[in-house]
Amino acid sequence: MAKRSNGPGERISEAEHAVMEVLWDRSPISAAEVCEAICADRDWSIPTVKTLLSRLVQKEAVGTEPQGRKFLYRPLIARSEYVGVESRRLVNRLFGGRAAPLFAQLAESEALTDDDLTEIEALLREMRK
Amino acid sequence: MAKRSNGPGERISEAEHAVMEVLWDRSPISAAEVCEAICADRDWSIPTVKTLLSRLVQKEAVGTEPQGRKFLYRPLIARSEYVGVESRRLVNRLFGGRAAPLFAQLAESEALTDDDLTEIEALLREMRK
DNA sequence: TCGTTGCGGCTACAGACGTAATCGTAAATT
DNA sequence: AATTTACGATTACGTCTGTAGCCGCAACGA
Repeated sequence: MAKRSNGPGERISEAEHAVMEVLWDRSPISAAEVCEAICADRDWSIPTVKTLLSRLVQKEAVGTEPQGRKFLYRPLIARSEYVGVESRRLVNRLFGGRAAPLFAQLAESEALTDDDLTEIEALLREMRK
Repeated sequence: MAKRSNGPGERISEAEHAVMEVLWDRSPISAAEVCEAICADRDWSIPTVKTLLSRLVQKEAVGTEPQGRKFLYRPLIARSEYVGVESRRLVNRLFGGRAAPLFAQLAESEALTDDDLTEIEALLREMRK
């Protein structure tokens, strides 16, 4: 199979996503700063973060800008975009593209809080207008 | 030494999931029948299906029962269970465990049909009782 | 100026995944 | 009974992922 033309759209792995979250939170930042933000949590060392960052750069999900002799990293894709793609991927894979069954599923597995219900009701009213 | 018995909970890959879907649809069935159901779609050959089936058996996601000299495969985990786990995994990873933002996201990316809205409204009313 | 250090880049490597061919054996066929 | 066939089991292998070490250069301090 012909290797998909890289570029934005290239799949972002779980570990890479964790790095993206840091960048979405504060950017541009250096590799060291990214590490400060997650190395403890995920029990990673600096080299790991650097590898993930370079893979993200390859995938054109993250861009670099030289700051003096150092590099700062900044996301090239918006979080909302990523989140949208992933959400739709799940809905397609597990629920045949229909959102309602997902909702029912979350309801059944008690993953919906009262606050969620209220918020969703509000959203629904909004959309119905 | 016994590799920690990876009980059910062991991650199911994308390709493996496609096989699970077939089994959830009709089971118990033979490897050949699974292939009949998806090989064309996914452009797989029988060996591929058999490999996926044995990996699923290893992961204790699928069980076998000898039918004569052949084997029939049947899922050991319920679809709803799998779907629930995966849904919650996504909600946790992308939305900090809150379902409302997921809903908002789907709304924003226009992944919600009118039917979805109606169904969800019905579910909400149901849950509010 | 010259060594030290910090950082990006290249290399490494095991385990998971996608995909499939081959092997061994038991059943079906002749 | 011998041959063919049909499976499950074993083996293969390239890619992707997680995790990390080493190398070389540029900047900084002495």
